[in-house]
Amino acid sequence: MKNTMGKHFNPADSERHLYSWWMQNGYFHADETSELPPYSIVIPPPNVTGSLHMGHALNHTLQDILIRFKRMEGRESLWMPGTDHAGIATQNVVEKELVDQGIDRHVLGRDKFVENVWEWREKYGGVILGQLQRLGSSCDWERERFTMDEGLSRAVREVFVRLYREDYIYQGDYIINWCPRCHTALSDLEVEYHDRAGKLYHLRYPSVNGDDEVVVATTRPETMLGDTAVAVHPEDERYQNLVGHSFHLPLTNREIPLIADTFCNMEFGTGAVKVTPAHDPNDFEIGERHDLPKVTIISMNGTMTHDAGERYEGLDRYDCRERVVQDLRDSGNLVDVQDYEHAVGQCYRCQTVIEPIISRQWFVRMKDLAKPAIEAVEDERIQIFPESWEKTYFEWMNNIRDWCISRQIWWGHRIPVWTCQDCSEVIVDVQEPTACTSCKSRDIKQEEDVLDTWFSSALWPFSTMGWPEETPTLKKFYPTSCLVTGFDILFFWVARMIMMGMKFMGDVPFQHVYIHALVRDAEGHKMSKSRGNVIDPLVIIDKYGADALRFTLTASAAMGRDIKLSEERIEGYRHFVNKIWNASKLVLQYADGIGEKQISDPPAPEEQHNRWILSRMNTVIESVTDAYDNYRFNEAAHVLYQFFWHEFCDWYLEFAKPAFYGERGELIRSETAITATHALETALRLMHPIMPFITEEIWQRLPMKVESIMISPFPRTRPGYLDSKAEQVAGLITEAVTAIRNLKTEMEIRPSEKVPASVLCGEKSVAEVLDEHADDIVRLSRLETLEILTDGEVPEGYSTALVRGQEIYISRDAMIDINAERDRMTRELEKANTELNKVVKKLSNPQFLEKAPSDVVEKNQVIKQELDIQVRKLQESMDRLDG
RNA sequence: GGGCGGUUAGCUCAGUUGGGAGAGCAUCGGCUUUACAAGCCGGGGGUCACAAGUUCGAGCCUUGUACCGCCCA
Repeated sequence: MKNTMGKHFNPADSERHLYSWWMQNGYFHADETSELPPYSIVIPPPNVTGSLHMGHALNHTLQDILIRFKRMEGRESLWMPGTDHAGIATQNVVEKELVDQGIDRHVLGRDKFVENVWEWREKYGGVILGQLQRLGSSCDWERERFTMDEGLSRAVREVFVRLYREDYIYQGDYIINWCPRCHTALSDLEVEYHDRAGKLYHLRYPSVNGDDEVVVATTRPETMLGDTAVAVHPEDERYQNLVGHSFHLPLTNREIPLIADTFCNMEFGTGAVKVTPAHDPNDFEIGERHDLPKVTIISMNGTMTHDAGERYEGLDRYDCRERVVQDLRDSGNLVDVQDYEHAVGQCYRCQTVIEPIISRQWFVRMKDLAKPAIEAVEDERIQIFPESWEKTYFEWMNNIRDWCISRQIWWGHRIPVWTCQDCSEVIVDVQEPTACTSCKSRDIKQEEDVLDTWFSSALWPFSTMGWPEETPTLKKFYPTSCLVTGFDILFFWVARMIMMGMKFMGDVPFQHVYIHALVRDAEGHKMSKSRGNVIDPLVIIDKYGADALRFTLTASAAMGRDIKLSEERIEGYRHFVNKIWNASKLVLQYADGIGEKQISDPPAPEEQHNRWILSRMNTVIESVTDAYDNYRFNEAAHVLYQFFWHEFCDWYLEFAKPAFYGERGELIRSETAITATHALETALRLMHPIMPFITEEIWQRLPMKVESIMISPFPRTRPGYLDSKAEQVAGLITEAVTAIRNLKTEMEIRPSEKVPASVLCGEKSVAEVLDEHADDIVRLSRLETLEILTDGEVPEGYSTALVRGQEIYISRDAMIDINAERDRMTRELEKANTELNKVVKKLSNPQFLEKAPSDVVEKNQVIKQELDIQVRKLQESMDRLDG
């Protein structure tokens, strides 16, 4: 075994090389004909326009951990990758590019434009997938899908047609969210609400008979031009006598009624609210209930329509607001204007303030689809982690509203509906018809709108596997095992996948949903380009390596809590990666001549330290496996960090050195080299799902028969290695070493100064262990000698440390600082006394003795005994100091 | 207005059926210790937001209060 390992692990050197080697060997590919039990995950398809951000990095790290873990556990593991065509976002990007070239898409025409988008996609669509590869993601790239692929488009049409024929899809004139910039409808979910500083205007509407008036409050005075009523709460006594009266709508010639509707909030403003059915979703519903006229005064461009009145027609909605306010002021109908902060709906793609507008759109009836999806979570065919999200899910699903699925853009799945221009027959079909099914006319026209991108995403778990064909892939890998995603798309995507899965596959799309946190900056702010606080994963990977980034994200991924990420943190974990490198370098130095069989299946060791590390390793395997299995990623990371660094490196390898050097004879040298290599190799496999690169890099230097760590079996526990005796002995040795090091520091003895020490050890079993391992203790605490006495007294003027009630003391002629020593002991004595009092109090409570379980009582009794001794010895030591 | 989450060491956070308060980073002191200074050794630092309750026993369970954050209307 050649040792060509440098001082530091260099990620840049191995990452690209290893990744392409894994690819070439086809390790990422899942075989649908395999006999192995399946495990599958579909990727949340990133937007084709996207570039990798920390949210993706976290999301994909966690998925890769699961996939690599399950693959090593012997499951046929499929990670289905792909991208989403992101209708509005992509159209915007390409449109903007064209504008930069001086081209208007309307001049270009629909077909040409769509062609342009495809070209753009060919060129840049793979960018984000390449970035995922930098992270180490072991996706089955041979199966890569795109939501606009032929196969997936077929699935979309199939679903649309079936839903239409079963009357789940309908067309209707409803109020929808309109983005005047993107020129399309948006679903309720696609509107983001942000608080904005605005004004609250109080407007006066005089009654027609001239005796009364109502004052209404609004943040959008320009919409008054479209008012068709004023509403008050039916129980509002202030207005009881006015309900049914007519009022004059200022700036117009209209008269509008005062109606009573429970929607009104009596406490808000004057209790009276203007009703604009054509431009407010709530008012729309009031309008439906009271059969009010709907006057559209704002056009799809965001300008005022003819119905707004001659004086306002053609004005932009915001310019119109100013003019309306001025006109109201002039006519004495503006009562008051207050500063007012309120939530304003904006387009989630371009941030333009959305305009509620009535238009003809396509909708999906959701109630019946939601029912089986709710049941699936209720009876735990789908489990959500952390469980607390189930409540949010139910809440939303139980109050689900119909889904507006049509979008007035060009990039997307065009709605498969054709209308005959001659006989008005509506044809809905998977295949494009060539003639009217009724009158045979060839003059048929397809619907202009495309479908919401999320419509195709909702089919992703089965459309990517070949549905509607009954493919072997579907058979093998559907339902998928787990979906890993952020909570921000729980409704957009997760809920809709469940509904579609239930409807079209008759089964859940996934068994588990793991919802992970948001990655924020060090101050807890959302990372955003405008804020300028983004940490670019690719920059981080270049600087610290993918493993360091992955480990950081994993260690931070506590369930249900956001991650505050800072570069220092990543740098810190890079140290861990490097530690693994160096520890491996040491072990490999002494692993010459060890064969694969000895590494993967060593005979049970006899030497103490070897027995100890394998016993500990056993526990670690159990914890890590359990943590991976239960999505406690951070726990897996911490257990591995703690074990590898603070047990394997800090203690075991230090114990092992004399054996490595051959100072303890050939038998022990050989057993230790084998054990160390075995332990290292096991640890590498445990860590591989989190840190694929460094673990593979080192593993390649071991004489293993399997070519890659990623296809080697995940470690399994061996109960035979559990050795509580060895763990106890190790505990005693390490405590002794720590106590002596501590003592030396306290006594201001230079670490390198080797002094003789003695231990006064009344307890025979302890004495034996210390005696047997005196060499280790002497070496690791850098003593000259360690003398073990079974009786006698600590000489005057000596300072002691306690280990399991036994006193260790170091002879030194002159103490440097008796006062400092006394202070330290006083502090320790205080601490011990506080603890002792607590335990004594507990043990003297009859209720405690009676009701607490016996093991807890026993434990406290042991604690008390230990503390008793500690207090007594400390007191004696102090007496000696003074004496 | 409704719902959810948070409050534990200077900072970031763990803490899974309630049983002697933890980690990482930071800080302070020491170190030519042939794997690692991206290191090693040691130390200091906490009325677990506040109040009441349940219990022999509460960081953990119940109720309330305060502050912070998110989602929905």
